[in-house]
Amino acid sequence: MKDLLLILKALSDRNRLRIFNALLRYDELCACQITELLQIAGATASRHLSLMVAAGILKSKKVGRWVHFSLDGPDVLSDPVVDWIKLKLNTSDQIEKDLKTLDCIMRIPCEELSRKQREKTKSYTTNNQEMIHGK
Amino acid sequence: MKDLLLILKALSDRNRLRIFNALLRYDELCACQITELLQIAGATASRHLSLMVAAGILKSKKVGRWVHFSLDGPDVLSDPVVDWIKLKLNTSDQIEKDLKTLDCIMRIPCEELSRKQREKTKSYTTNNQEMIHGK
DNA sequence: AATATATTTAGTTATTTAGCTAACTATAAA
DNA sequence: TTTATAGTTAGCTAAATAACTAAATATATT
Repeated sequence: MKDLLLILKALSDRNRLRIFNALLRYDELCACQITELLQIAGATASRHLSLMVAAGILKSKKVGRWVHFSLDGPDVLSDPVVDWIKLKLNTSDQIEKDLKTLDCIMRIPCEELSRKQREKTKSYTTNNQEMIHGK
Repeated sequence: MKDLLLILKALSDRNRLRIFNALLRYDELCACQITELLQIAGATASRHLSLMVAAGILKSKKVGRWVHFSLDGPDVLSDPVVDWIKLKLNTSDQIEKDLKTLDCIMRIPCEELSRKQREKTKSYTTNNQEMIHGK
């Protein structure tokens, strides 16, 4: 029951279902792409992803300085269960919108996505540091 | 996505999985039997049950002064999904123990279960009222 | 070697939710 | 028709969790 609870809890969150759906479309995505799709802090995306990995729904691999995530094998979610989720996700506006957004995101290199995300979260102190360093 | 989230959240709780499992074994149970199995306050059991009904996982019908709950049709949880849940529940000690407990509970009439539950939650004021009424 | 940077972890806060008791509703029995 | 009772709803508290920023870690570039 404990494992099942882990799996169900890993799926019963809006943002984590959006991650799941994204990985049904593109079978490998890096953390920065997920972060861009969800428009949340990178740290928050990372926490969602690690929850899903812990439940066995996703697997991750390090590729240089990036981490790539993908759906894990059928031991945890059998194919019929995945099909059922797909079916239930079908009618959602958000899911449909996400797929379009994803198509755009995939055309942008990760370096650029990450830079964009870094800029966004720049704080006063960070800007200040840059001034101190004369940039 | 909203419906799917309702369904997944309705399932991702330990006590609600225990309810689900109980209704796989005995396809109709009344609220007092569920309350007895989970050993929680009747009001809490009622809240769990109504969440599951709202998600479409269970249906309920009023039978005199009792309410009977059962699994709802396959529109919400398809048969393969139910099978998958069964499979994942299989290895749990709690689930195994529950099935034995249930067998005992089913031999006790609802009137007796309810009386037992009423006795348990008697408060000081209630006892006091009884004294006032001279019982 | 030193610096930059993608992701994770730590620490905090706000929201959600599971549990309780008490009050309420609807049915049954006296 | 009054009283008892099964279940639900309301109102509360404590625990779990999603979000954030800042600090830490690990890899790549200069």
